[in-house]
Amino acid sequence: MPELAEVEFYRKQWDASLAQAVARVAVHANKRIFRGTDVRVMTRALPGLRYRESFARGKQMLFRFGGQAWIGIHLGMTGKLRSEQLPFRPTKHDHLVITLKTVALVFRDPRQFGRVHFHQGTQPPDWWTKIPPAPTDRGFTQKLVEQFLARHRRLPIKATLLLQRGFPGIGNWMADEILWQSGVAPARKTAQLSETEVHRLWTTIRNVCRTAMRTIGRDFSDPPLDWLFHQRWSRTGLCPRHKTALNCAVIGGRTTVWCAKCQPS
DNA sequence: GTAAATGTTCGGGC
DNA sequence: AGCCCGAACATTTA
Repeated sequence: MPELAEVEFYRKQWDASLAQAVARVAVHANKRIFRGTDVRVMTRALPGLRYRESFARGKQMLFRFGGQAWIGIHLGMTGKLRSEQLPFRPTKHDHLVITLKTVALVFRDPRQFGRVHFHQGTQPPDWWTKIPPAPTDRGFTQKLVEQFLARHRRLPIKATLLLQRGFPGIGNWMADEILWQSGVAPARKTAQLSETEVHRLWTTIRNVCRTAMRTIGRDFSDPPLDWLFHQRWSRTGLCPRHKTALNCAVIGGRTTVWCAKCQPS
């Protein structure tokens, strides 16, 4: 389920054991989540290093071990992080298990759309440094949004919001929530939005992300009850404002839910 | 049995 | 080169 706030929640699941040293690393080495990673180098480098700190930017996470070993994790569609008491026996989808002194750090991902990176160096890896500002960052300015929208003029706004180069951390449910709260129909082309609508979009993006971080991101508690979030999962969901049936269609390749009254075409 | 799932990445067309 | 679309990836659940 991981978008911005869920990623933040999962990142913290490993932090209970900060400063403990790695005892051993167990992996399902041939799984897809390790594509592009030298698993052998990783499993040999980590033992003995202490788990030092973690970061999240958009949907990406970065974990530092010792002075110069880094694990990057993307949760894909079904990835989750958790800590388990020892002794811990991994099951089928627990593809990465880092055993520390008193706990095991576990990355589980049934569908394996997620990914594990391993990087060595005193500085974080390049792909991490180059992640653009997320909606919760100071650098996420209206001007930046305008420039990004201008590069995707013919794309439905729903599809544009899903592009991680412009909106790191926004995923399918957040995009629907943002569009509903902004009163913008998802199928409208980016270029068709008025200045007012772009401004409202920018404000709403920041509000939705901030609120999601304070609820889901903090302890996985529910976001406000009047959000579309609570209605969009079921086929019988209703618009929180009008109590009328929601529309549902594939837009930008993804299931999209909206209210025709709140979001006129 | 079939469809759909909170995500990226690739190849092809324009 | 940059933009846009659709298929592909792997597994579980409704």
